[in-house]
Amino acid sequence: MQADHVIRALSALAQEHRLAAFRLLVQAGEQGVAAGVLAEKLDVPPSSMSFHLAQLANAGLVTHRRESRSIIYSADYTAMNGLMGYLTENCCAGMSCSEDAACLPSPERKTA
Amino acid sequence: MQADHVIRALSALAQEHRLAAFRLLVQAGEQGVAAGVLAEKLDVPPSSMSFHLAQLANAGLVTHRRESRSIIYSADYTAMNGLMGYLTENCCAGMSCSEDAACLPSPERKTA
DNA sequence: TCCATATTTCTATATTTGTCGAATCATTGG
DNA sequence: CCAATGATTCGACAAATATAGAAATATGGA
Repeated sequence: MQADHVIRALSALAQEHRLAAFRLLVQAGEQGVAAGVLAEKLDVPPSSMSFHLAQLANAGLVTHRRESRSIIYSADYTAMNGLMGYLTENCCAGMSCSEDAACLPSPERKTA
Repeated sequence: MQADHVIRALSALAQEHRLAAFRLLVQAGEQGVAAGVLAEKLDVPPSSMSFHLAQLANAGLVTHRRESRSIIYSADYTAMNGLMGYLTENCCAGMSCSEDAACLPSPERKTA
């Protein structure tokens, strides 16, 4: 992951509503959350939510799929891992989180 | 570390020059780097560099001390750890970097 | 004290970002 | 095909951010 991409990811997360949305998506796991649900939960008008989700998508942090009338967003754990990797490698003093430590795609979890 | 603070930290890093500066500061370790040196290395006018360093300082990611005529900036590893901690806990799927994994303050290193 | 160096603050300006209603597009059910 | 639902795009505007020269503020040396 290169600096340019990292900056987009950081910018994407550096905003109240987007950080909150991303957190919800991470909690939701693979199944994801519909745009409208996010808008409602975060108390943000649909058009604004759409704007923010587009930014997250542009940064590669989320993916989306249509499901009937809804568009379901889900967190992209690989991208998040990439970001974390960059930060630990470049913005921490050398070592830290080991190779195998990573953002896991909520594998067998079903709680949230 | 709470969301509000996290957002300021992310915003601080979400900028080309600031990310680059922070990386240099992390590499430099405890001894830090003078504002002017950063400005020169990044090819940014002093006033602009000052602006960016103020943002990093405001986000708590760097500290500064005067040393003769220079003002030396250094990365605050504790703050960076806090940020990483928040991200792993809230933006990754549950577990990942274990408790002991962290951004170390370049302990006995002297290379850079 | 006077000058040079190192930085910051001030000021103005250009650019980017966030907001949100209205209009538009896609999908489903009747 | 038409209406209803869920979401995005458009457009206008407000607010925050980035840039950088000029002026102001420390510090150290002659």
